[in-house]
Formats: sequence, C-alpha cells, structure tokens
Amino acid sequence: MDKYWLMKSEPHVYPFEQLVADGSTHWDGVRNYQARNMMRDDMKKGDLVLFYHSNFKPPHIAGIARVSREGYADHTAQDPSSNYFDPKATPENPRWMMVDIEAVAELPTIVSLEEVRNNPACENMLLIRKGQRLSVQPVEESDFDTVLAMGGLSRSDLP
DNA sequence: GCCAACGTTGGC
DNA sequence: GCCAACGTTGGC
Repeated sequence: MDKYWLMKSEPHVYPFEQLVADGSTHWDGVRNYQARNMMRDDMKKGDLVLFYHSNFKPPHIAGIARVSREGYADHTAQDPSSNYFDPKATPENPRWMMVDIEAVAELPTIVSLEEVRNNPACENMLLIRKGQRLSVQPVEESDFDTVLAMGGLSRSDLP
C-alpha cells in the first residue's frame, strides 16, 4: 500500500523547479530523528510526495514528487566540507539517512498554506498543526487527493 | 527581524 | 534522569 508524504524545502536552497530540471535528487541534510526514522523505515519506492516551499511568501505546495530510492546513508554527514557534516557520523554508523525523490508533476496552481488552512477537508493535516516543524511528514491519502485537486490535478494526470 | 514552539546538549 | 541553556524552524 503506497503511502503519502509532504517534504519541505526552502526555494532559495532547492526549489521544485530544480527537481524538475534535475529529474531526481537525493534528499540530504535532514538532521531530525523523527524525519530520519520515516525516511529509513516508512518511505517506500513509489510513494507520492507533496513538495512544499517553506520560508517563502506565501508558503505553498509547488508540485508532486515520488520516492525513487528507499532510505540509505546520507553521506554529507561524513563530509567535513559539507554544511550538514556531523562528526558523530561514521561509515559503520552513518547516523543520518536520506531517500531519493523524482519529479512527477508541477501543480498548475500552487496551493498556499493559507488555502490548506482554510479548507475544512484539510483540517487534520500535520502541516497546519501549531508548532509542527517536521520537514518530512506523513499525509493521509484523502488529504493528498484534496491538495492535488486544489492544485488543479487529479490522480489520473500523474505519470 | 521577531519569536513561539520544539529538539538537542550537557552538567549535575 | 532532570532540566536549563542553547540552537533551529518557519510563519508572520
């Protein structure tokens, strides 16, 4: 059974357009245990992802991605020249994990955080929960479909 | 730039 | 194991 996710990125660091240009990317730099555990244990190849732009006006969901490789070591944790370097990470115990995702579709209409908040169908989404900061979070299938429709797509539009 | 909410660290 | 101090996230 496929699951659904939301992943946050700051557009000035890595926008959805860049994922479209790259085709796929490895989701390095996550340094939160809850998010790591989900990438390590729960995200499966084929799972669909809402790609969210944080620290942007307005914050919004920009497109749809898909998990293309399941959890593996985030090598940037072992690279002293990386901003994501963690001295406690070793080859034997990499400590941090990442997945690969691929671009699936850009939303014809972006879906702003405010629109999600104002849609009663989305009231249970973690995204709008106060104090919720997880950069990788699970999404209910119904919420995924709702956001997809708000963005002007339906499941049959997804390649 | 502010700051609330939360996670992590480390002394004890 | 507690918790104060500190760092980060991310909307506003």
